[in-house]
Amino acid sequence: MHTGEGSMDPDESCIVRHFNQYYPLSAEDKSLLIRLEDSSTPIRAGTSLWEERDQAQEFCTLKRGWAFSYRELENGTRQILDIYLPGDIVGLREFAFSQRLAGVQMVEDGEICFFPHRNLFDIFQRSFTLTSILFAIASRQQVMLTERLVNLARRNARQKLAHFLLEMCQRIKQTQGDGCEIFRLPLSQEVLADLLGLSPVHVSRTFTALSEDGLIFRERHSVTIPDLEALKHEAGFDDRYLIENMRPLFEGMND
Amino acid sequence: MHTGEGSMDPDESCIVRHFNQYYPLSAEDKSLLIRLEDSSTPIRAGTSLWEERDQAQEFCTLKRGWAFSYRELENGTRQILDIYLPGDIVGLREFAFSQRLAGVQMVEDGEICFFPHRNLFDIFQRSFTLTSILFAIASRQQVMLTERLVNLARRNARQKLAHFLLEMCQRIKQTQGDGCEIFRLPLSQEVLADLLGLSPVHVSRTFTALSEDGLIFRERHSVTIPDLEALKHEAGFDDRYLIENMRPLFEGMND
DNA sequence: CGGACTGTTGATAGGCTTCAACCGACGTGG
DNA sequence: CCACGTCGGTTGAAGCCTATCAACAGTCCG
Repeated sequence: MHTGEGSMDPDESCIVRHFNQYYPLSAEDKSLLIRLEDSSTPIRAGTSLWEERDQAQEFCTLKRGWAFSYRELENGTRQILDIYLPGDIVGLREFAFSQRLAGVQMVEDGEICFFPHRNLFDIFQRSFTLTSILFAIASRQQVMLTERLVNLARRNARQKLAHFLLEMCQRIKQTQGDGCEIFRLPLSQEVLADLLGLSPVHVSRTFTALSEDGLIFRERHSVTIPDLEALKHEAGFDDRYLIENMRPLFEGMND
Repeated sequence: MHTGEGSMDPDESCIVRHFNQYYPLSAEDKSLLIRLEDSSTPIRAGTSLWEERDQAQEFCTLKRGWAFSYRELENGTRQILDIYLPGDIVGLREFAFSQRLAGVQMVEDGEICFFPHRNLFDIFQRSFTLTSILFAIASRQQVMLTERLVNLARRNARQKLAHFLLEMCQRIKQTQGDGCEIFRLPLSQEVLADLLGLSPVHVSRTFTALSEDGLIFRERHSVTIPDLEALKHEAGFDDRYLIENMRPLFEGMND
């Protein structure tokens, strides 16, 4: 089933890298965290980590590959809630529930690590720093959700698509370091439609419209944004909610 | 500025009541929590607690009166993100940011208590139980946000309105104990429009349509739902995300 | 009683959906 | 290596839901 390599290099771990973005970790915190990423298992594109209404006793950490969470509605449509990238914790939102409220599915082949809920309680009890970071992560997730909510409720198709591409661009830049004028986007237009609350047909039309205006170019599974500022203007994109604009975690502590 | 009555009856405190819904609190936890609700100040309908882009160094607890948070968009529209009821913590979402990402405004006259961010760190360090509850609250807030996101993205006006009314009904039932066939709803149709991503005109039409079908009745500032199940069916309302369906907080701990 | 604000109703318009046909890329098997 | 089936994407036509504009009615409060 897998390869429990307990003595993995802390700097290799993408969850450690992820947390390190918020605050520099001590060696002890790193090893506490790495326990969450023990015993990873490979998983194929298109398969589900779990489905709505399944029992929920575990979280999951994404080591490799993209995934998304979704809800299916009574009217037959599907709403995609999040896109998960390597390093993300999947299922944090359901911490307080015993049932899955959303399904999660792999976009492409990848590798994941399950760990039980109680590991989070361990963290609360053992590491003040990790607890604070987890809270910051939850805080940021909420902020990103509200940004998407605004995007879905208030913008037209052009802006929705532009906004989403900019968000992905930023997230990829964060995890991979370099720029994002061109990046890989392994999502079908059907997935984009379910994510943006549009029909696949209209996603296609919107893509070509944006291309004709020179705001984006795409081929195969990659997108290039020739002029970031122009696209941000088009989308009404506001980067206040991004990680660069978060406050230093313990700023308010000693005053 | 106001009346710091430090020796307030713990059972009077609406924030204690709020937390108690998640897990029974020890006396020590109660007093830790009540410090968050010290020195409340009255505040009038229509005034802002803060606005977008203000510096964020404090949270706020709502003791009396309704409030809502909102974002204003470049295109002149406004999206309302949350409705806050007495007992709610306002601004939790911005824990990790130094700027306000949304404004907050009172719907009616009320009473609020500010407290600095560092009080949360105190809680992380001093009370494992309160930390876990805070995490459960954050978890639940996220789940409610995703529910609203789905509502905004995937449902028509009838369902949006019906769904919102059901959500408020449940929340009021939680905080006030008794049923919710009839409840007070001090929100104008303009506010509802900004909340549901509709125009005020269409909110009006949708209200009358639902009334004509006997699904809701309204007068002045109150709504009555004659047949809860019928309305739930109409809205595609699924109560898995409600507090009753959360898991016992420490269930996963000792196995 | 007057004025402001909130809600109602009608007419028109636009953005997006749906349906349907078609195209192209890709992978499989003969 | 080519034929073929499938899946993802494109394009056109028609229709629906909701927005917008505008006029009017009702309510509240000074």
